[in-house]
Amino acid sequence: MPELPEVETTVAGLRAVLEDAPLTLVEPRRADMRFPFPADLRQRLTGATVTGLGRRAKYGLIETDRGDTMIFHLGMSGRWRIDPSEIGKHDHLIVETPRHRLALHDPRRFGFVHLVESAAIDAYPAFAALGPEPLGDGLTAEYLAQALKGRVAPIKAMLLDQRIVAGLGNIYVCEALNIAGISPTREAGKVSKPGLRKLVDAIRSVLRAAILAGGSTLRDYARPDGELGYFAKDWRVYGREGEPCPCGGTVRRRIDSGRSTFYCPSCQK
DNA sequence: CTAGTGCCCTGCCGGC
DNA sequence: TGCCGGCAGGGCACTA
Repeated sequence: MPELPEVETTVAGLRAVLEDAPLTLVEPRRADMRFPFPADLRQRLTGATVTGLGRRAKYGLIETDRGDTMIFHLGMSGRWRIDPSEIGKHDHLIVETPRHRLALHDPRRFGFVHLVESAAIDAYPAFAALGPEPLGDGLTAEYLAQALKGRVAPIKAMLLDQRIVAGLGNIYVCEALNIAGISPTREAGKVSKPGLRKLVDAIRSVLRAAILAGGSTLRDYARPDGELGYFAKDWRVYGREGEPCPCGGTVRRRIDSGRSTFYCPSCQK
C-alpha cells in the first residue's frame, strides 16, 4: 500500500515523463474518486507546463507554470500507469503530454485529486497540521519526546498520526517498532529517550531501504513505469503472523481499531 | 483537548 | 463450480 516510500517512487517515475512537459489533456473519466474531482481541473491544467514534482507526507505534488499545484493521494490501491495499453474502468484520470499518456488507476477509489494555488499550498487543510517529514531534520528523539509527552495512547497509534510524523502507515510503523524493539502497545509518553533514539533511527532506515528498493508494496502496487509484478516482501514482521522474527521469537498479530498490528512479543517490550 | 470507533470502496482469497 | 464473509487501510467524521 502506498506509504511514503511508494509515493516517493511514484513521484520519481512521474518526474521522468512530466517534468517540463506541456499537458495537452487532463480529463477525469468519472465525477469523483474519494472526493469529487475539482470542477476546473481540466480547464486550469490543460495547456499548462509542468514545472516540478514533489511529495509531502503521502501526497504527490505536480506544479505547473500557471501557478497551480495538483495534489494527488493514492489512497490504498492507487497508482499511476504510464502509457497503458488500454484504458480500463479503474483509470479515473487521464493526463497526456505530447509524448505520453498517463492514467491514475485506483480500483478502491480511496485516492483523490485536489488543485490548489502553489503559493497557498501551506494553507491546504491536510498540510496545515502535518508533522515533520521523517527523513528530514525535523524528526529527532528530542522532537518525539516533546510531541509524545504525556500521551497515553499506544505508540503505534501515535506514529500513524500524521500530525506527529508525516507519511508513516501501518507497514512501516510495524517494521520500525520491531527494529527498535518497542511494543506497539507501549504508552507513547513512556518510551524512554534511548528508545526514541532507536525508534527514529529505525524509522529512517526502514524508509530509506524501501525507497532504495524502489518502493515496497503489498500485492497490488506497481511501479509507475508501467512495469507490473513489482513486489517487495522482505518484511521482518508485517504479514508474517506465526513466522519467526529475526530475534528467534514468533511474530504475532493483534487487531486494534479493526487494523492489524504485527509484532514480536519476544523482542518488543 | 485526547482517545477510540466506524465508514468509505473493490478485489482477492479461503472455506464450504 | 459458485457463493459468502473477511480482510486490506488512509483519512476523516463522529462520539464520549
